[in-house]
Amino acid sequence: MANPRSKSQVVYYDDPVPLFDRFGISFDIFSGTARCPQHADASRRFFRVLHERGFILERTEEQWYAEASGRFLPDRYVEGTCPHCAFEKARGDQCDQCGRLLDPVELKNPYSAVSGGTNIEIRETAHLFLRQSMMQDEIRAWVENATDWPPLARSIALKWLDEGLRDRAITRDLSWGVPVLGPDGAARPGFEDKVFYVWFDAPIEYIAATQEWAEHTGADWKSWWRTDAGAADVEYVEFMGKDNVAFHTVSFPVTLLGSKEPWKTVDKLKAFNWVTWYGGKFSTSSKRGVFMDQALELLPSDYWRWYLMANAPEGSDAAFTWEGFQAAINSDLANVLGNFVNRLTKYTVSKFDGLLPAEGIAGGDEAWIEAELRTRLAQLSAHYEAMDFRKAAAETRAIWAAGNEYLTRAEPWVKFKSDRDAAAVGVRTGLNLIALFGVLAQPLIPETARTILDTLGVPEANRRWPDAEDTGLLDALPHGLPISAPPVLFQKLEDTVLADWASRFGGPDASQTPER
RNA sequence: GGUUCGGUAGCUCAGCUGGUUAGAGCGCACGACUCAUAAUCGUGAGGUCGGGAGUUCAAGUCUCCCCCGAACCA
Repeated sequence: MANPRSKSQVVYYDDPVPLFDRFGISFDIFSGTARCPQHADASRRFFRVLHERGFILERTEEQWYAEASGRFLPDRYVEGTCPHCAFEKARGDQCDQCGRLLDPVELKNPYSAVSGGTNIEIRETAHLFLRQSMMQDEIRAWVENATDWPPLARSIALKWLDEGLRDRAITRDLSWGVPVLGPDGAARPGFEDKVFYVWFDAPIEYIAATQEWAEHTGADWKSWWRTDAGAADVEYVEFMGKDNVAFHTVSFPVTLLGSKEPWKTVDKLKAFNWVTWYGGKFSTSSKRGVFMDQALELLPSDYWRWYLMANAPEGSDAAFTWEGFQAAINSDLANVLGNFVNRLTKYTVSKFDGLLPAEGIAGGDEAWIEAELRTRLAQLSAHYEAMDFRKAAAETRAIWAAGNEYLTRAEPWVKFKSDRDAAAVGVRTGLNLIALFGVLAQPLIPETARTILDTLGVPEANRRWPDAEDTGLLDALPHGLPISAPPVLFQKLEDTVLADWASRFGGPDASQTPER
């Protein structure tokens, strides 16, 4: 949502794709309302259909007008003295001091939040409203039928419905956005300087972006969005922060269902809480937080990906702390996974001439790890299916730890002294576990996973997600395969380095939130 | 102000429709091992489940009140 005080966002969001790419995040298409060629038409089409169905209403209301810039000021672009508590910097829509909702025209001593100018006056202006109230029952039925949503999403949606859906303006006095056109294709009279309000047209971009993608790839976008054109079997998942839940559970569905057309609606809605900085808010100006580009200057993306997924804010807000970060990296990645790879590959090089040994027959220890994997792999897959990422990371770690336990049981370094073949079984099984760990690591730490799998020469075709019932997992690598020890996979984070970062980006001493 | 969600071992958190001695990881103590990034494996200590009242044969799990924290309020 446009805010006059956050100019830096323009720079930050300029083109995030290369940055996402460096985090190992890819998109079939990354688009946006401003860059997508199909967006304006798609938005106007929904507007037209909703208009025909009687869901659009034009109303005249009073609004502040700035003489100097010759434009109307949307509510958040006006500030002034709160009529209730006399706070002098109340925003047009709400007073930050007493928290009451305001109508901008109530403000005393108003001024433009953009220019600070006080030369503004109240004028009448027209706006278009979406009659959400007409869809109240239909949306409620739809929400109550949505069984695959987490409690957070359901409760937010039902709360809005309980309060009653209000008709809401879908136009604003801004120069940036999709112009409102009339049936003749020219600007709708009275709306020459107005555009659709972002909450109305932004979600429509999901559909427009699919159209853009289809244009590039020759695919059929309707098979993804129209249930009358093959979308009935689509599983539609949305990921978002909790602040966006209301728009996706109520507002956008009004648009889709209100059209009375067979649009595909969301099946699973994964809503996240916030990641906080030592329990407080991120803030560049107060040196609280590491942002995406800075993070990569400190450490490879896998370190961040692991921590963030293993500590995903699924149940509630999750606090980032350097101490927790250090513990997660050193224990989970360096010790449990990294050292496992290191100890086995080095041992193979020193005792088995760097060749994956073929000798020996699997016994009780191998049966143990096989049984362990059968149950754990099934659980891991179940957690991913349920999109419980925190549990998925924990289970992945538990599987790595089971590998270490297997080695303790098999103890090939002891058997080597008396029975080389018995030792060979342990080494061979261990090396195969490394390959499996590499496969399982792909969703979470893709760069490291690739390093592991490349080291063992695992072909792409064999990097697919394993079936829990697969019996060949522990003897899949070719016998005699040359093994070399890769460089240490993860560097441990030393206290001195952490102290330095804490001083640069904020640490425990910055735990107080500076402002509300 | 209203509403919603949280408050469970030192830390970060699991605990679905109430039911055997409340769990995990980290940290800590002790032990084992020595292939490995002083890594790994095992054992153990540690909690009146925010406070109070109530419902029930039985409550971390339900109801009410209070305290603390977070978010949302278009």
